[in-house]
Amino acid sequence: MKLNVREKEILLRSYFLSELPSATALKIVEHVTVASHEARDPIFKQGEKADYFYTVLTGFVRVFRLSKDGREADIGIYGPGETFAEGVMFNGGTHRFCAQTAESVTMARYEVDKLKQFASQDPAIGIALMASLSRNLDQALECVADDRLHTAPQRVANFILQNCPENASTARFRLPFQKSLLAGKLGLAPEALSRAFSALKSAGVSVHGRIIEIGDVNALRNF
Amino acid sequence: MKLNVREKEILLRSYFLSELPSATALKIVEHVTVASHEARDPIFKQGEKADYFYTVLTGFVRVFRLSKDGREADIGIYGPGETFAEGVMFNGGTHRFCAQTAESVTMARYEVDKLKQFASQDPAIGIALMASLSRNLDQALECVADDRLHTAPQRVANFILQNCPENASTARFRLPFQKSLLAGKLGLAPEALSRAFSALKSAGVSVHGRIIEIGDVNALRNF
DNA sequence: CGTTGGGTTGAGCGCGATCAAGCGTGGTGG
DNA sequence: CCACCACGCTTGATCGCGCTCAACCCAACG
Repeated sequence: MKLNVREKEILLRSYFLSELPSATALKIVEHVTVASHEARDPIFKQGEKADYFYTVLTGFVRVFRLSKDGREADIGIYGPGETFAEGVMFNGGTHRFCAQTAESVTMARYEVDKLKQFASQDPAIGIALMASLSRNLDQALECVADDRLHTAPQRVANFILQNCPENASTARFRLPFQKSLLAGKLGLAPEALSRAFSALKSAGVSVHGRIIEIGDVNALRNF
Repeated sequence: MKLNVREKEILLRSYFLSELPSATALKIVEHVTVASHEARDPIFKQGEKADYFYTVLTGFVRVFRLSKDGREADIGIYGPGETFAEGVMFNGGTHRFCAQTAESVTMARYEVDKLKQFASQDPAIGIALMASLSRNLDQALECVADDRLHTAPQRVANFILQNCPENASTARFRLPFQKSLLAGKLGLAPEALSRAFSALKSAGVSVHGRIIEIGDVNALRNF
């Protein structure tokens, strides 16, 4: 339930807490509990009462909407240092989406009531929460725009470029999670992601397992 | 530049300010300016420095991403009482999207720096801003899920249902803006919206100009 | 070896974008 | 008063993207 030293370090470096003076951050950490989950574990389901929100420490979490007919649509993938479901602090206390782990995951868990209380006493905490909300809002809007403007190969290209150092002409990195998860994140079926990767071969992208190599970053930008 | 009585009333009832004790809200209103725009006026462009965010008083505002090749994708339509672009308070001070009026519009304009300062002094202000951010975040996520799970007629049905009283069996309302604007909001070409409306005729929906009549709300729910 | 699970490849198809033409209404001017 | 136009919307035809289903590949593992 309590954090070990390593977990505490990751948490203090998270987007949310790193905004705060360390004394404040440490005070909040005192009230945080750790949750560990196996791969594919449900974390919460849409419609459930929401007493907590979370920051990922290790692993990746998938947040998605489950439709009446059982289909799923991902609305966000969250990795180490990222916070999700802070929205429930203000939406009536009910989760509007499902969350499950993609793999083995550890998370820090914040009590909604306690954090509301903290935020009402120290303006800095509210501001840090706003920064986190703002970050997630931006990503969501970016996602809508990307979905609506770009084809599958273009979205994949965008994703790859986000994982390249700004001013490199060539790059190589390793996907931090399964391709099927990436497909969901981009709003694609796994088959479509696969085909998008082959389409990007002509732009100098080669994929071996989770390793992605980009021959010419600039060429990829004009896709 | 200054608000008249009527505008002040609308503003105090907006989602953002109505969260606050009236003394606090009134203090903020003192520092707000009014901006009026003709139809189709640009409010800001992506990439511009962001010194303000806005609450709509009358009319509707369209926020959208402009792609390299000149295509546009709406990411939100904001009407009276709704606040947009609060995200710029925390994203580095640059607008990531374009905004333009859909029709003649009046807006209240908040100075980012001033509101940051207020928020750092009074926790309640931060909390109200969080509520607003949270609301916009929820809508954005809902939009992603809706886009990815539902077809055009289903999305239109959803929109219609959101404008029906919860427990009515029949309903009728008037679109507050042009159909082409609704199409953009739902991520559709105007033609697709038109076809979606015809498809919904079989579910008891009839459309005359901006008037929408729903014969059987429950039938529409199972579309 | 057989199995299992993630990924790829192929064939078919449905949704919605695009382009183009037609419709209806409101506004203007002769 | 009516001819004309402008604009928002509808309707039709075509086409391409990406989903679906199915088969196959391949590496890891017992």
